Amino acid sequence: MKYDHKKIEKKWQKYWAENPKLFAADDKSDKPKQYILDMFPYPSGDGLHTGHVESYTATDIISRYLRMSGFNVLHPQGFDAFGLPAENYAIKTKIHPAETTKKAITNFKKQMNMMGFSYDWSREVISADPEYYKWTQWFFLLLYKNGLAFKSKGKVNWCDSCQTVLANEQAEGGVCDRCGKPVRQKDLEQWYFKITDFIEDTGKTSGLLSGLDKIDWPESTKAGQRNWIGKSEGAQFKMEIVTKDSVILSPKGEESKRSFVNTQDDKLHLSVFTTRLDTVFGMTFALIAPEHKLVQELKSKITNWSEVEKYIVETKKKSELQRMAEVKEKTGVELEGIKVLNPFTKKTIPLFASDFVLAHYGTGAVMAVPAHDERDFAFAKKFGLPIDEVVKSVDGKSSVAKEAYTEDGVLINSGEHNGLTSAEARKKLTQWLQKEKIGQGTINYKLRDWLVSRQRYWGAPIPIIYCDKCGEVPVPEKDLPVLLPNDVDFMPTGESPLAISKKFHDIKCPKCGAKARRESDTMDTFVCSSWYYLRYADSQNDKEFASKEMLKKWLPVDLYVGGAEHTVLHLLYSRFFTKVLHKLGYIDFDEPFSKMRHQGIILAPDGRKMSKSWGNIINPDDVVAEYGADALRLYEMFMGPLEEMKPWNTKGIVGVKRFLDKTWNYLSADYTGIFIDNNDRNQWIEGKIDGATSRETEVLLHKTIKKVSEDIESLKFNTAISQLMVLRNSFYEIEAKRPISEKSYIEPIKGQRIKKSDFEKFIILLAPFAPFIAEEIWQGVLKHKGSIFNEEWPKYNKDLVNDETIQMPIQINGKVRAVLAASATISEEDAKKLALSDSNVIKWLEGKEPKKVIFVKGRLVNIVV
RNA sequence: GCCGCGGUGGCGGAAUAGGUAGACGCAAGGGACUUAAAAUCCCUCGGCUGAAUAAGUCGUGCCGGUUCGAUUCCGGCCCGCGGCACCA
Repeated sequence: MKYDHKKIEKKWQKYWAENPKLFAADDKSDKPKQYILDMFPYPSGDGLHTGHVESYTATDIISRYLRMSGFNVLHPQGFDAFGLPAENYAIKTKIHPAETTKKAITNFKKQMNMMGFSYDWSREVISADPEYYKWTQWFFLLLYKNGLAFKSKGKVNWCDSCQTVLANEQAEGGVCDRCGKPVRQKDLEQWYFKITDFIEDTGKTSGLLSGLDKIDWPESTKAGQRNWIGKSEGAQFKMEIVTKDSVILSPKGEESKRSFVNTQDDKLHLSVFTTRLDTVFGMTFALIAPEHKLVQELKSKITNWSEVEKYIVETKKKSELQRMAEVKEKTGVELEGIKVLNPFTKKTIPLFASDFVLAHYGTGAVMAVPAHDERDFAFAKKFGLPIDEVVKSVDGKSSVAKEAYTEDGVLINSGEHNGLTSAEARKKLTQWLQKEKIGQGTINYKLRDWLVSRQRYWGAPIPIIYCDKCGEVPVPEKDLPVLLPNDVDFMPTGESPLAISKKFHDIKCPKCGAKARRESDTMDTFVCSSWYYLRYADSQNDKEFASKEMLKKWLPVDLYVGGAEHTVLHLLYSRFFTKVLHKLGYIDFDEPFSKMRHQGIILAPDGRKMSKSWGNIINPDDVVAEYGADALRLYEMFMGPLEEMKPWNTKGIVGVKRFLDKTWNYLSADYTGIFIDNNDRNQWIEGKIDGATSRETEVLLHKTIKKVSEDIESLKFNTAISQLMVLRNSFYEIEAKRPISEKSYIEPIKGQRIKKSDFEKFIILLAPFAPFIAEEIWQGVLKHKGSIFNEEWPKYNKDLVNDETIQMPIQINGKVRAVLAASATISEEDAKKLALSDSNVIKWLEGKEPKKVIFVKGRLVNIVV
């Protein structure tokens, strides 16, 4: 009978849904735990895509394998339901996001069940449910009470299309993460989380940087996070600003030049940060960001103010994108009338405002050393400024005539410091700064605090109340959750839609009872997803986000699998939350995900990315309808290594489908099967007759148990499946006992078959990969009571796994000239004797005496002549 | 530019404490079965020489090194992909 995947898969979907205990995590069990986690999906209207199927199948195989191997496995799933896409879709269609989200979730769950993913649905979390976002709000208050959530006014990324602010991480490259449109800078008061407090270790809590060293994550992801944090060590120092009016005084009070005056009394300094203090003697000018407040403070002293002001206005008009497009073309304007004093050379140098200096990094101003910095070099060339060489390469061959020499080297033209290496000079000059009290060694980071407020509707409301008398008042915990009203107009206006709802907005102060108003911004969805993995440990708890006991039992996550696009955003924020909770004593681990892997992108058959606009999307529903869920699971795992990018090949799925059919057909009485007739079949199933497994097949079976187990643990599903194919192929080739060389049909001989218990082991090995057909064979064909997933994972026999005899290659000068059968434990002496007596070897030696004979135990012999 | 990853048949990919390169699968060609097709089954399948399932020879991006032996280790290039990018 042909395998009817539609009927059979439906049958076991229903059976597994009715027996949720099969896959449920057990809070009370004392078996060792494993927490295997998928990144919870955003429930889009498009449903599951091939990428979801890939990573979810991988974790499903591991979860099923671990359960059968005696572990208490937590493998939950949920939905990242808040967010801009749902809201934008709602705006387009005028359907409430709660409605579309609910519908999408229903569809996702249907598809996940279709694929046979063994989730513990009793722990499902949906981030848009009040029972969930109550705790998101609780976390906000926890951070607030500990000084880690604060309101601040400053330049923020604003997306005109989405009508909201964005975190830096969501505005990379000056483009909105969600809609791809350019982002502009706007001055606004917004809520931030103090993620920068956790870059370095604090007390017993490892920092965002050092914590990376102890987790098993892809190197590229760790590098991405380090790069985003952007730690750089250098020095910061003050330079005095002098004006044209009168006498200049050196820092120590001596007169030097007549036409400048030390403005130290006005406390006007230019602070700069550099990682190359060793080049400071080559500073021939200084640069300041046009937005720097010092520029405004110096207004009265700047003689070309109208020109400077014009430049500032122009800079402001440029978008981040434009500024980046102009990377090569340096622009700027000198602040005439003032100069700065290089404290090392005591020389005065000009100061320029230029938009390539970033106001928000370091001090917003830099020392310019054109001889040793590419950007300063370009600027100096354009404005005709001097280029003073102060560092020479060790071999003395470097030249700054055509380009900057940016490597370390040996100091020249640096007074008493000549001859020092760059590293020595940095150390010494930093000490000098400290002694003179004008600067010190400093560390700067690119990472800035996380902007979490959004002027949008579909998110968790920020639990803060503004009272005219009491000011900013946190919502008392007993009043949580602050419910998101569902009767507001969610069309974007630039102001939060919640501000329009009077019922939501106007309330009484919980402290004094006076008239007050609610914060109308909602939280970034990434706040919701920064802690969801904790909730699964105790998802029904209405007293705490999770009990200490359950957190201790289940966390941290042992394996996390998801897309590489989350390298910075979600994965950095989650680590931050974990570190906050660790520091505040809620949990005893400070990294949430011990091991993580990314699934590679599955490309369309045409080699391009799957996308609606190309019309090349492979829809899992269609594939399942034609080939079945088992075939889809197996194919996606067989395509190649999990983390690699790989193109879909519709023909390729035929191969795994054939493998499944052959497995099924083996147990039939037609010409491809092993049974003579149905009576024969029934007797074998009932155990009245049994087959006999050859030594060869038995060895192969045990090798397969070993390889499949090891491959699952190291996520090498492609080779695990190929090994299962090799084993299944051998059932015919070996058991039929017909030499292949005869070229006769290798088809099963009726009645000749392996032992039933050995065949069952094969089906158990197959079960995590193709659960439907395995369950059908187990319960439907072999008539076992109860699920195959209650069975124990087979163990291999060590004695059978090690080969007794090997095919030993005999090389002459590294080239194989003969392959001889030998015992695996053959001695060196015997092996040499055997090799030298072989006729082929004798022929190749041409009577020459071997110079050397190399013997590798259990491997080969190499004769050198 | 910087960081990370990778380059193996017609294709997806196996094999690295250095030890028979090309497992498994797809595609292709030939054959069996069939009135026919589908399905199924068998054989061949890196290049070259060769009638050959005899034998040989070249082959894991390129050049060189270490070694009895290199896809694997080392040095120097070339190419592709992904991420970051005026961060001083």
